[in-house]
Amino acid sequence: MTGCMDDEAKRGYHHGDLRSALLAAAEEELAERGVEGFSLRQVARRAGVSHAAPAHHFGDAQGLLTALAADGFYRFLAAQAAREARADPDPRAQLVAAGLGYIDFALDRPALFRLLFGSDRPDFTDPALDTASTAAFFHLREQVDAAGGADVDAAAVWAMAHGLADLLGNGRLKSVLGLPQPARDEVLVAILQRAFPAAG
Amino acid sequence: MTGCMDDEAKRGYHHGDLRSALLAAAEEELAERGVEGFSLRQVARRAGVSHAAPAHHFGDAQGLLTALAADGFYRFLAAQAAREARADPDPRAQLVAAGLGYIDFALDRPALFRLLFGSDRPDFTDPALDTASTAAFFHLREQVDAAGGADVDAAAVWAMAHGLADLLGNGRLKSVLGLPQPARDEVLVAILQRAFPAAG
DNA sequence: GCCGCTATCTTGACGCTGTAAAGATTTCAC
DNA sequence: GTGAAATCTTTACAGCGTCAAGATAGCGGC
Repeated sequence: MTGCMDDEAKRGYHHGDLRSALLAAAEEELAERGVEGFSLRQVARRAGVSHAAPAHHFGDAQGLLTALAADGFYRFLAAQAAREARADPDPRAQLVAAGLGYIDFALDRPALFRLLFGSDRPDFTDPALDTASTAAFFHLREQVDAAGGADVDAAAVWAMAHGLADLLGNGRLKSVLGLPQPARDEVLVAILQRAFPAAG
Repeated sequence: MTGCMDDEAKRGYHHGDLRSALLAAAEEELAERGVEGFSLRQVARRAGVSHAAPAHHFGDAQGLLTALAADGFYRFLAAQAAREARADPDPRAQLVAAGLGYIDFALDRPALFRLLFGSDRPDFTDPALDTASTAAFFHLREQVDAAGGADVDAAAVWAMAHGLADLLGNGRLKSVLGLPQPARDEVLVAILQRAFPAAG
């Protein structure tokens, strides 16, 4: 019981792993209050730490949201990968599966989705965030290439998936949102396929 | 020069037409600072009035943003109408033209677009705002009906237009955004048409 | 023509926010 | 063991939204 920190006992000073604790608290706050209601002091409070503690690890609120966004893009990719894993290995099917994962992510974590695609608060010139978001874009680009598509196809596929995700995440498109699960996916698949029609 | 108020001289009390002056100031503030940087006191300052003056006309910040959003939906419809007016009267061409107007709006007023489709700050249960946003949805629905489309088609067309608008408005889809004007429209038209493929 | 009423706007105050500066405490290098 | 650095707290300040109270203007009744 010297300087060693067991388990989760947060001693007065030197939390131990405050950086990731703050990130976790920030994610919960984001989910509960949304991007527009996000408060740095509230995050600190939730992590059981003084209001100025985050500054040392993230600089300011933008820094924290930037780190959160970078992390979010990898989760975003994970959501797509989850759908791809249980889909047909055919390139076109993989592309559609990625679109479904795109939509899953927007429905599961609407606030995080909005942070990634509809907010100015993160610093998108930050190297770590840029790397993460570029990775997401490259993934799409590779899938389109594998399916023999061009620039236009990439734009169309991205726009269609993004439009569905954003509208559904904001509670619109009720004619689709009201459908029970198996039927909803069928409709979404049919719509996603329109973005990249079979050649001819 | 009794109680009559000429022109734009804002006397001490009783501005004359403060409500619309505040709306105009709010729109400028929104365009400059974005939804996330929007400040009620800043709007009051810009309108040359005390920080609590907006309260009497709009209640609170949400009230002002709600009124701004309602107005925004009519401008949104106007942007679509402008494109429709100089397009072929054929229902499908009108549908595509509306999509182009959708995108025009997002590019011309990105902050207002975000207020309408990517913010929780307006009160979307407000009757005036609900009427305005419903009008926008009905317009789309009517166009799809005129072109002989069903629920799925409406969802697909809306999602495609929205996805393009949102991504372009956020500076993504650079392969499209970088195109000179005539070529860009051609690409957008080609993509929009994919959402509602010709029967057969 | 004057009086009171009401709508409109201002002033002042409160608790919240983010951020900066300075102080306290712990760990680490040597 | 001691100085230096890293980590966290405390304190302070300006800006924010909102509420309550006060000031000023226009308007109807007489």
